[in-house]
Order: sequence, then C-alpha cells, then structure tokens
Amino acid sequence: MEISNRRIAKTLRDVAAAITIEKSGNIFEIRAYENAADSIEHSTAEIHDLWEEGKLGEVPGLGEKLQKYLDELFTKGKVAHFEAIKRGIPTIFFDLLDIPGIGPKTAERIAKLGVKNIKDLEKQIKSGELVVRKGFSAKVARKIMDGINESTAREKGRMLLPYAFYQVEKNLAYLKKSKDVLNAHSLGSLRRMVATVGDLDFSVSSHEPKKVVDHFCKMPGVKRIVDQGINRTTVILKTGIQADLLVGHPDSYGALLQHSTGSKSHNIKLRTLAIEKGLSLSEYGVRKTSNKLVKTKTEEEFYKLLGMSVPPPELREDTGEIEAALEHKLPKLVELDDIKGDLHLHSNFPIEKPSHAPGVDSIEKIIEKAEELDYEYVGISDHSPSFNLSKEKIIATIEKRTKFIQSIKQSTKSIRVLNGLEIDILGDGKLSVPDEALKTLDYCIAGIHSGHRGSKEIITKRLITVLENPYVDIISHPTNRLLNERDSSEADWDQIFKYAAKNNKLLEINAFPNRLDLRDDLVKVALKYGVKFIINTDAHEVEQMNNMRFGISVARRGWVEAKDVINTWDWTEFKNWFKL
DNA sequence: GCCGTTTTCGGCCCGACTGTTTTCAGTCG
Repeated sequence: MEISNRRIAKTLRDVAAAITIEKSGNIFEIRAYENAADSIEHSTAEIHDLWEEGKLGEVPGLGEKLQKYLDELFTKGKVAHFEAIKRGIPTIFFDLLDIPGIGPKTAERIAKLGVKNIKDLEKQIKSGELVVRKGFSAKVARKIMDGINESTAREKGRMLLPYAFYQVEKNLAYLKKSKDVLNAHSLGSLRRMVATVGDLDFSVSSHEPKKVVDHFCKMPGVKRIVDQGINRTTVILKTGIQADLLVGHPDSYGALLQHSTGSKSHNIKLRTLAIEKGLSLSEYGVRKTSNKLVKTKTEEEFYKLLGMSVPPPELREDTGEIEAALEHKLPKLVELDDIKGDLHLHSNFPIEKPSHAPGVDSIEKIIEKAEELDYEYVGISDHSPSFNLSKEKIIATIEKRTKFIQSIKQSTKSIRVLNGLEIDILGDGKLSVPDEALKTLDYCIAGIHSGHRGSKEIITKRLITVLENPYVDIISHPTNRLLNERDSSEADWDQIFKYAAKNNKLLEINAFPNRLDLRDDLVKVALKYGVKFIINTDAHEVEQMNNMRFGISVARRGWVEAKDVINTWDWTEFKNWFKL
C-alpha cells in the first residue's frame, strides 16, 4: 500500500500529539516522532520507495523502532503500537491538529467540549456557543476561525519555485522602497531552491526594526497579520500564502541569513555540533561559554567560527554538507554562467500529426534567443510524428525537417545549430521513429509520455530497452513527475543509472517549472554512479528558455559540478561526446 | 525514540509571540 510522505508525517505527528496528552511518554520521545515527521515531510525522495529499496535507515531521525513501525505501516496499512496509543481519542482531536495555531493541548480541550467535527466547531464559534456557553476565550476562538479558513486555503499544496520567485521579487522591491531597509533577502526553501515552496521567508538588515515591521505589514496583498513583534512578523497574503519577516541589526545580519535559510535539520545539526565546541548558535550570532555574543556580519564569519566553509544554500539539508564543510571539501557546484547551450527546445515547425503540442515560436526566433543568452550551441528537438502514421510518412516528414535545418545551419554563423527530436518511448521500450530517420539526426532525446503508472518492472524495462538503442543520446524528464499533479514513475533507478553511466547515455535535468526532473535526490544518486547530465529547458516558447536557472538549481541540490553537465562543455568536447 | 572521533548511556537547538499566565504554557519557525 502506497502512502505519501505527507500522510506518513501526519501519522507520526498524530502519535506524537497522542503521547503528549496522555502524558505517558517523555518530551524527547515526542520530539523524536516530530523530528522524524519533519524529516519525512522534507525528504525529496518518496519514503515508500526508500522502504522498498531497504534504504529507510538513510532517513535522518528514523531509528530502529520507527523503521519497524513504518515497515508495519507499509505492509499492513496500520501500526498496532500507534493504534494502541491513539485508542479512545476522538477523531476530531487529530483533525484539529491540522489547523494552524492549534496544538495538542488546545485540541484536547476542544474535543472535551463535545465538538463533533470541524464543521460543528465553525458553527459553534459563529453562533457564540463556544464562547458564551462553554467559556472559551473569544480571542482564541477568533484565532481558531482564522486558522480554519487558512487550512482550507493550504490544501492546494505548495507553490512551484518559479512562481514563488516572481511573488518574492515584487515583495523585495516593495521592502527596499523604505529608507530604513539597508538590505533585503528572501530565504528559507526559496533560497535553498527547493522545487516547491510552502511559506515565503524574508529578512531585512536595518537599524529601525519596528519601522520595517510596520512597513511590511502595510504591504499590498497582505490579508491578515498573524502576529507582529519588535523585529519579526508573520502575515497571510491574499493568495493564502504565509509570509514571515525577520529584521536584524547589520552587525549580526550574517547570523540572521544563516538562521532563516535553514533548513531546520541543517540548523539543528549545526547547533548540536556547536554545543560540542562550547558554542551556542542563534539568529543573533555565536555565543561562547563565557556568554559573550560574537556578532557576525556575514555568513562567512558565522561558519568560520565553527571552523567550516560556507555550504551553498542548495546543499543545506543535513545530507553530508556539514561534514564536507568541516573538511573544506565542498563541491564547486555548477552555475548558470557555465551553461553553453540548450538541447530540448520545441519550435512551430509544421510536423504532420505531431505526437504532442508543438512550440509557438519559429526556429529562427529560438536561435535569436540562444544568441541573446550567449550560447555556443542550440538544439531544436520537436516532437516526432505520431507513431500511428505510416513508416514512409514518418521518414518523409523527418527528412523534410532535416533539410530545412541544414539550410539554417549554413546561414547561421554566430552559433552552432543542432538537429534533434524528442521521441516517445513506446510501451515495449521501442521508439516511434524508425532507424532510417534517426540516423539523419544530430542527436535523439527519448522520453516516456504515456503509461507513467506502469509497474516498477515495466518502467525499468522500457527505459533500459530504449537506452540499448544506439541512436538514443538523452532520456528526457526521466521520472515523469508533474509537481502537484502526478507522482514520479517507479523504476529501478540504480539499475538505470548504472547502465547510463557505463554506456555514455545522458540523463536530462528538465528545467520546466512543474517538472524539475530528474529530481534532486535522484541526481545525487546518479552522480555517485558517474552519470553525466544535460540541463534543458523543454521550452515551448522562447521566454521559457529563461527557466534554465531552475534546472541549474536542481543540479546544485544534487551536488553536481560543471564537469558532470555536458552542456557546460565547450564545442570541441561537446561535439566529440555526440560524435558530430 | 534517536544518536555517538571524548559516549551503546545520557544527553537531546534556540528564540519569539500570544494570551490573561502576575512568572508561564502553548504554539510556531
């Protein structure tokens, strides 16, 4: 039985809450459940997949016992130990925990008042019954009502990273309009470039924190102020998104940047490490045993006090970056400036019965955009004709296109133009285009566009079979996930990575906003096998070629260096790889 | 319940805001 990470985390949080009100366990046992829930919720890998592969032990916070419980959860659908703890507690208690502002204690109190469900609770607050007849504080009731409204808005899921970027740019521009704002940043998961973003986090450096907080609260688009302190505030935007602001003194701004960037697990590990060195870390700086606070203007100063290099934000997930930073052995991650070309681009070239939607812009316009981006090479990879077209027609269509691109190649001097196609991988792992046509291409991208929900064995077989085709150079968006819409296909990734590395096949890191696929966690695994990557935008209009930065961020989160990414290579090396 | 170049036992990150608590509990990031 397959269960989402979110669902598993909720299950563990419910247990933690149940232990809390029953006073049977100690605070640290409760915290262990919560830590495990955090860890699972923030994992980019599916916990169910890791369990299948026997890798549960790699998840921080999952010890011997919790691993055993999850094993029971996945095989039987429930855990006897959990059921025993939760026995006798009404369902409403667990539903209430999902409302922001309500924890175990408040939930217990409300449950004891005989409230049946959330709808009933809303009714009782609106009618005043909860406050007047049951002696509940009016302010708390108001807070709960706000929480209920926001928890329904939150159901929609997390924002895609690029969308969050545009939101945040507007907010930062607004913040910087104030003369009291010396500097402003967006931090949290956005700075770590996680594929989806929950809340928006801002930090400001200022001598006038109170004024900055007031300024932020008056920002257009703020629907409600959740709380407002001297140097921090939390608001809800009209879009339902929560935005947090922390204001720090310029002298300790480095500590604030570090603190708000997280991740939580990175910070906890760092603070535990600091304790061993007799130091205590916070957003204000580094406190020594003498109780003297050392303020840090920059993140470099902050990490230096711990004897570490500064881990790039994308790595701060407590997955080995702290150890590497202590040994000053951090990778030199790939950067946007390293990119010299884009090979997955869809034009409006007319193809008879294309298998999927074509692009909107001409090949000429794509080349123009590639020049503007200062690329050395650019590849056009339209969708192939539908497989139900006759073999002759498919060959004829592709030959016609090849001839057209040849003529463009000859008239274009400023940049190398490559002739490619993105071809569907059929159910049996064969391609929808015959070899006679494939050999006229400079390169071939193969991608699964149907039957994503096939079994692990079938998907693996399809991918391995297509990799055996000598004409195939690249697998596009390998897991086929669509963020907030469709989970990754299941496959034996270790087997696929091993094969790709051995046979010089490239795996694509697709930069399209709702794909970001190959996923960061699998990129890291593939890298260990020596797989080479290509980062492509899959643009269907030229403006989308600007999404390259989001593909870069996936690679960086996967610890990838420029040498591992083919389209950072200069033309000579690049051409040799593709045997052009 | 987790975790380990000083530990397999004895620790477990740090700080802020709200409410009605006159010194702190509950919740959150």
